[in-house]
Amino acid sequence: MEKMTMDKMVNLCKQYGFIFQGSEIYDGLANTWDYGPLGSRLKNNLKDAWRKRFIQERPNAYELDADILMHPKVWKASGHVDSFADPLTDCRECKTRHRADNLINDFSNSSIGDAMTNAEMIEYINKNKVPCPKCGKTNFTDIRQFKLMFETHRGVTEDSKSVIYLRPENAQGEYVNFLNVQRSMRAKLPFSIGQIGKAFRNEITPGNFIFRTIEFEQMEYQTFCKKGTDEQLYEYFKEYGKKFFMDLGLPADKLRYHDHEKLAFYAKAACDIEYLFPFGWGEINGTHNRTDYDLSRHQEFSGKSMEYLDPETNEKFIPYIIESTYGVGRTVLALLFDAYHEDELEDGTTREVLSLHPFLAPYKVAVLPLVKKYHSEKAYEVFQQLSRQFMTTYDESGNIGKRYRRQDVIGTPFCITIDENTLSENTVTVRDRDTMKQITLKLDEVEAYVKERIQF
RNA sequence: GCGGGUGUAGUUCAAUGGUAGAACUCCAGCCUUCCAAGCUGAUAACGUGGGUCCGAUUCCCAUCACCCGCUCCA
Repeated sequence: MEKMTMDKMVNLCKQYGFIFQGSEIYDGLANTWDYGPLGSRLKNNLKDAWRKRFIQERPNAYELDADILMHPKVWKASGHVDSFADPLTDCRECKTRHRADNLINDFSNSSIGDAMTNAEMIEYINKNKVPCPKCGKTNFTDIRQFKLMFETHRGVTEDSKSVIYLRPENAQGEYVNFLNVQRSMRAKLPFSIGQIGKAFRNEITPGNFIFRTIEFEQMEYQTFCKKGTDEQLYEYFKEYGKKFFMDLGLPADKLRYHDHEKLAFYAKAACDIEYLFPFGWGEINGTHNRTDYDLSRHQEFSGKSMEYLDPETNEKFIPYIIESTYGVGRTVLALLFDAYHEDELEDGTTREVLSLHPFLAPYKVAVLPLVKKYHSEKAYEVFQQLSRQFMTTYDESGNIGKRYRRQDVIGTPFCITIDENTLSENTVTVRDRDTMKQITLKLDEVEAYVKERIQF
């Protein structure tokens, strides 16, 4: 069996309508990808699975759908306006790129670079002959500021007062609505706000297919708690997240935790869950202990109290937040890589199979007339009946074996074949994607059978 | 953004300074009563823009996209 590579995956996704290159007829737009008919289904099924585990099945959990556009002060308060603009400089000798502040901090073994302006930094570098970590020479270009936040303008004028940002993370939507949700849901700590939505980052780097894109979707979970319970919740969500991935079908030996040593400005602790992609381990979830940093900052910047009144102790305090974020596209990619395999059959031929969890599969059922000219009329009736309950597809072209293979490679868990017995006795053959085993069912039993097996 | 590589049907490949062949896929038809069979037919490509040349898919330049590194991040 050949190894599944990124190239082959991009190909498969295009061929079968999962994912297309963005704006392809205009030669594409870098790092944008569009989800096709099957990819959209897969992605939406993943989001539904997440909703079920995180919103529906957990107590004190509420979904939110905040706007992408927020008041510019939100990003001042969050720290993104200041920290999401990297001062970059290139080494003229070896052509590598570096963050100027990191060069200075590493060189001086301190954090003096953090407070310097760009001019001060380049002066310091030249004066102290800070060497390039790669080649050891000191010959750097001027510092250029890379803004990681997408900017746009509201209104029709493009003056600087009208600048607003496309959110670089979803979290702030939950934070600024913390009290709205708490009051309207009469929520008591600890409680969680979950949100699925898009965020945007002006990354410089080309990503691995949909692993790293400038527009991306996250499934986010913010749990508000009392200080002192935060560390326990942090550990709890690391485990809950890993279990979620395993429930989706990802195997334990391809998942690992990765603790962060270098922490983001808002975090007290951070741990990723990584999946073993063909290009190496890659983050698919991040859990952070954000402490009371965000809410405190919003209290400071907005002038509004972000305090919670504990009804039992009458204490007032700003809650701690445990954040656990799941990358939608990244998880889709992990699921695709994990589900894909080639089977060698007894007759020496191979088949390509996408063994997705049935809940995630784009189509749950394919309805196939055994012979087109005898069974297609009845088959189409069955298709219409089943499609009221499930995403169902219908295929009558080619022989039955070929049609099974077509469904295998797009991950359809059940093929229902209509034959003579369907016409005379109302029975159908149900064929399983993974085992290739067939069973005979009464037509009116099919719905319950499928429903039972696609549960998450 | 920097360095290196790549760019021909939907996919995988081929050939050529005189405008391109195939296999697979897909579609239509025949055949086919449970795992990619066969037959017939059809559609379909030189990434884009310049330059050199009588003539460029081929040579040169630029650009765009993708891949591998650097950097950064979820």
